[in-house]
Amino acid sequence: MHKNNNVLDEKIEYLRTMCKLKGMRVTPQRVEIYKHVANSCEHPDAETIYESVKEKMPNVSVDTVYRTLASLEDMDMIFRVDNQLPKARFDADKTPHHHFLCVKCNEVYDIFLEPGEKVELPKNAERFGEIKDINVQIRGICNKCLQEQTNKQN
Amino acid sequence: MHKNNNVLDEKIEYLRTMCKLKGMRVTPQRVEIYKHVANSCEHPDAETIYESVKEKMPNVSVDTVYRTLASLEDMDMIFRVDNQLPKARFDADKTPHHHFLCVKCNEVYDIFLEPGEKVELPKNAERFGEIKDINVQIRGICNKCLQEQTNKQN
DNA sequence: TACTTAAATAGTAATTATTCTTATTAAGGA
DNA sequence: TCCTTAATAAGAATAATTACTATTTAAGTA
Repeated sequence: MHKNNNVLDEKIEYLRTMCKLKGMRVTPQRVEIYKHVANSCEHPDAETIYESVKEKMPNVSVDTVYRTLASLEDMDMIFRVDNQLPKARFDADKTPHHHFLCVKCNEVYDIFLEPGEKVELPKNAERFGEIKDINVQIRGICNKCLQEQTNKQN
Repeated sequence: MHKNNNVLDEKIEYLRTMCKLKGMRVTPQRVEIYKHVANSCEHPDAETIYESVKEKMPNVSVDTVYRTLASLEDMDMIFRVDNQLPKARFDADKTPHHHFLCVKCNEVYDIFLEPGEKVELPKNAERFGEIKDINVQIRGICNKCLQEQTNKQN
């Protein structure tokens, strides 16, 4: 599930560039936290990121994780995945894509568009203001959970 | 912004029917809480609903509001509006529609589809499991906030 | 390279939304 | 009207996130 190191290095270079652009310091905490989100396909929550970062940086504080995630979000480097759960989850993938949320296990799956496919805005959407982004969430029961249901019945 | 009383009465009748169907009691608290959500276009949060219900029922407890909202959600009578804010917001409108969320003032606007218009599922969506519902959130800056920005500049 | 300074951090306390606990009340069937 | 048990009020508890403050450190400058 991990992206190869070249891609990751590029992403960190991007973080450095963006930080400099915004007059923000490139701290090892920021690098480590961003690295974790950028390298994960699991749409991790703050706690998961904190636990993971703590392995390399035992003194990192929860506050730093939350603060950094907020900064990265401000810089448009990561995004919050809409979910109806108490824990916010994050995504560093800027390729336009949607999400399938399993209502049973809460797993989030990326839905990438086929080549040529594009998201259609409802015609009335523009009437309300200036659109920044569109977000499609599909809720349902994922294959893994459906399988488990079937297994229990037999 | 309030729906007329006939529509509201119908909705409450619907609540009675659904409660009976599910073997649940029709308590005045439930009626009042549902009435507030069904009668509002503002996608209120639990606290707002609590404050409003308290005017008629001063002894109602927060817990009852949360519990009732959860029951109504279980019955598919109300829905949670995806937002990236700490407070959950609710919607009793079952007509298929989307939402425009203002990132400045956090107002939620309903986007109804034009006749004949329909939501298009991404082709890959079905690959992940059984779809229950699709939810389109459009984030941006609403006209009111855009106007205020312009006013400040002059 | 060392010095300086403000931005960022660690550690911890505080806050906010929501949920749980328990004794009490009341809906609705008999 | 009575009985049963689901639902409630009140307040305590929890979970996620944010705020506070003393300390550290990134990075610009001499």
